[in-house]
Parts: sequence; structure tokens; C-alpha cells
Amino acid sequence: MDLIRTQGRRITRQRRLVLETLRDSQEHLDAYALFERVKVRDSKISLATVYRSLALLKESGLVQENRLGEDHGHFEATQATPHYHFTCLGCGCVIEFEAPQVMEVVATLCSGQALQVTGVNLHLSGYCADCHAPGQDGGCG
Amino acid sequence: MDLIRTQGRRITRQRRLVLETLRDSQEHLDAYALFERVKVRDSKISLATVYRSLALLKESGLVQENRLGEDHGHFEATQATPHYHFTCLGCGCVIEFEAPQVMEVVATLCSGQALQVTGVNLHLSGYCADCHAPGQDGGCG
DNA sequence: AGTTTTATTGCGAATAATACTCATTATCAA
DNA sequence: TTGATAATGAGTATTATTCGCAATAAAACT
Repeated sequence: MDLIRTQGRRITRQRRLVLETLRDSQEHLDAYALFERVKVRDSKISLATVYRSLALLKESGLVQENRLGEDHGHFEATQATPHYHFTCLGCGCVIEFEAPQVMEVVATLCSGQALQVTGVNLHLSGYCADCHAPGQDGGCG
Repeated sequence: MDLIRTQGRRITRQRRLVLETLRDSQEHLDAYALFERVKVRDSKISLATVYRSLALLKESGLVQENRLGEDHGHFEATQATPHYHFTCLGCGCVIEFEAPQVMEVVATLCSGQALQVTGVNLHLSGYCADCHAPGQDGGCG
């Protein structure tokens, strides 16, 4: 969190609170849900501050935003090992999975095309084991 | 396009136009840019119809929506071989790349967790060869 | 070809997510 | 402790996308 304090930026109670709340909850909260949780501990905090804190924390790499097929972002504290998401179009459940091959793809691209990759977002959608696709009986693709 | 005509759905001039325009342009158009292009051929078409057509074409798999780091979607006609996107945070350019390993990851997940994957979205962000990251001199990650 | 049924359109208004404004407050350096 | 200024809170603005509804047009049926 200290690396925020570059370029004259300040560590505030609100920013600490946003990050802590995100770390405590192992879910994929959207901005409003996070706002409601944070408000329990700081009833005066505003939604705008939550958005601003998230933007800052994202910039510093402490937080990541995922687009899970909805029209708004979901946020989570950055973890040690990268992971990715699958969203069920039936029940809406989100399944996390690891896939080291993804970072290999990234590494190949980095060297091959001289790209510097700072963000990797893999999102799968489909139907989970409990939900069957309409008119199909399982399978892949 | 004929598979739209299920469930009493109709193939309309506007829908055909939206799909054709998207196929003709090899860029990643957002809804409004697409609207402007389509309007050249049908000056009466409305933005709402473009959105509705896109939603329908997405459902049928003829069109795909990509979130390229901005707060709105970009659309492209579905192609034979899947590809993915890298967005430069410096200049905003978008680089497409293929990566067969991604579909292998998907296949593994499908069999391992009994998931049925219908959509795969991999989006990388970072800095292209022309844009250097602030305070770093290249590298990966 | 003409008629009927009803999905689709065009328009403007509505909604939802996120960003901005600005007076006030709080963080940090000296 | 104090001063400079970054950040906040509250409300408003903006932007992307969807909705409601009367008018239109695609497909089915003569």
C-alpha cells in the first residue's frame, strides 16, 4: 500500500478501508456492493470515493477489475497467483480457475512482439454442470 | 444468418445491414461508430436498432463483443479462427493475436469440471513497442 | 397479389454505471 | 503545529445502453 505514496498521493482512511474490505471478502464485489460493505465501517463514505479509491488501487496494481459479462465491473484484491473466471449464463455463478498456460502465451507475445503486458484478463462464459445449454446436451464450445 | 429465423425471428434489412457493415470493416467498431457507418446506407436507421441487432447477432454467435478496457463495447463479426486482443495503455492501439493454447485451456476445463464454454475472451493490456511504460524500460509482467 | 399477424422499427424518454464540480476536510512535510 | 494541497462528500453531469409505444414491415396464409 505504501507505493501509493508516490507522486504526492496520500494514504487515507477511506482508501485503506476499501482495500481491506476487498481483501476480507473473497467474492467479486461490484462498486455498489463494496460501497455498502465499507459503509458499515464508515457510514459517511461516499460512492464517489469508492470509485476513486478503486481507480487508484487498480493503477497501483493492488486491485483488479473484472468484467464478468455484466454491464459493470467487479473488483478483487490482487492475489499472489493469477487466476481467471468462468461465468455461467444460466445461474450466474462465477468459477475461478488457474491456468499457467495463459502466462506462457503472454510471455511468448512479450518477446515476440516487444509488448509489455501489465494486465491479463481471461473470461469464459457458458453453462456450469448444473445448468444445461438450451437445446444441447453438454460438450465444449 | 438464416439461423436467426428461429423462434419466429425475422431477418430484416437493418439486421442484414449491421452484419454486413461489421464484416466489411476489419476494425473494432463500437456501437456508435457502427451506427454512423450503417447510416450511410440507411439514413433512417436508429441507434436503438443497432444495439438491438447487435444483441441478436451476438446471441446467434455471428457477432462478438469485446471489452477493450474502455467503458463501452466493441464489436466484430465472428471469424473462423478465434483471436484475442491486446490494448496499449499508451497510444490506445489494439493488436490482435492468435493463441491456440487458450482453447486447450478451455478444453481441459470443459472435461475436468463439466463446463460447457460458449464464449472465450482474453484481453491483455500494457504498452506496445512504441510506447514505454512510465518508469520502466521494457520487460514483461 | 392481397390480407393478416405480430415481430421489429424509430423516436424520445428512462436507466444505470461511472465521472466531475466545488466547497470543506484531512494528510503529510517542514 | 501549521501550511500547502490532495482527497472527500454530496450532488450533478455524462455516457452507454435499454425501454415504451405507436407506426411499419416481414412472413404466413389465402
